[in-house]
Amino acid sequence: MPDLFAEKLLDWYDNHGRHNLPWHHDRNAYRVWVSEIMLQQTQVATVIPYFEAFMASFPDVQALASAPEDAVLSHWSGLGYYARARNLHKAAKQIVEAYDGEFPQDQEALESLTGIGRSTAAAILAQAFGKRAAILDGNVKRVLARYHAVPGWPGQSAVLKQLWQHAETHTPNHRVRDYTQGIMDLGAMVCTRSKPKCDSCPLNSGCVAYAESQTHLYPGSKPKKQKPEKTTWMLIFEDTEGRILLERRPPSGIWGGLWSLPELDPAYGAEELQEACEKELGLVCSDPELISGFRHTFSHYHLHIQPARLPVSGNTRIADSESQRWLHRDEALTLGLPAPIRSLLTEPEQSALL
DNA sequence: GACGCGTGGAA
DNA sequence: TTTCCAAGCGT
Repeated sequence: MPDLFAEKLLDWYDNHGRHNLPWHHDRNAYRVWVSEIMLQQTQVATVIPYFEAFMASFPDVQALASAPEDAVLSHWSGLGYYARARNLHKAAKQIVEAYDGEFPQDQEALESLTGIGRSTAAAILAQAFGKRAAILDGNVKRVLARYHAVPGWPGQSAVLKQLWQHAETHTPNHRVRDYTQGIMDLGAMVCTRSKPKCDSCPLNSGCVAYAESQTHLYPGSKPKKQKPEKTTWMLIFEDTEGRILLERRPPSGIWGGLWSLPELDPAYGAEELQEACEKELGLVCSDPELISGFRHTFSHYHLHIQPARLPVSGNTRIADSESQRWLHRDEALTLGLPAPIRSLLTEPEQSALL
């Protein structure tokens, strides 16, 4: 007996799905891979311009593997989750060295590459090679949780396991590429988080949540937690030539590997800033000019950023190095910068949210 | 298994 | 304004 789920979905995809996304053109494993990494936890509309620019600079896996990491991070600036860029670059080197530049075509080998997990490996297999492989991204989770009325939050492993089971069961043996794209499109366009368009859904006749008018209950919501508040000084040191001091952040943690402004312990008061800069950083500054602080919200905490501009008259310790550089503003903006730092440098007056 | 990791859009 | 969460993965 044919799986009507897949057949109905494929028919819908032919008529209503998305067939013209940038990574659908000149489709190959490299383009599919880069798009899948960029699309992790990131919406399609956000990704498109980044994908185009990335492909123009790194058209194939060899170009990416031989590029400096800074260039890769610079292309990721503003996209977030920067470990994705570092892992992508690392995996490109692995593919060139271990696989002679040819992508492996089995699930296990793909998952051994940095940054490729179960769902991304499956997406590459299906999209690039037409092989049968089940995916389970946020869209598919929502479709399946509603269709089968799977209770609970998908962050719980028991719930996730059930959803994977359903995903495997529904994945057809033919037209896997279209099916995979189709079920994601359905989740993005019809089975949306709020106000799903059930009337025009090809799967509504078999959908349990729809039959019970309970689509809003699926998937179960994440338990909410209080976000902690953190505070930091962000220092804009400016020398007599108009150059600014940038520091490379450690490879792990927030904004890992990106360039940012030097920070100082928030325990220092504004009046202690000048002295602290000389003591801790070896920079002789005149009075700090306090810029309006603002609160930046991350996934797990709020960060109160207190910017201060400090004209530097003497420099006793810091010189350009691997992790510290004096740059003019326009040069700084070519580096891989976190979005809030980029806007702080381009429009400091508009960062005044508080 | 729980947590850390960014940003922007939608409600 | 705040919260949620979007083509997840590594530790």
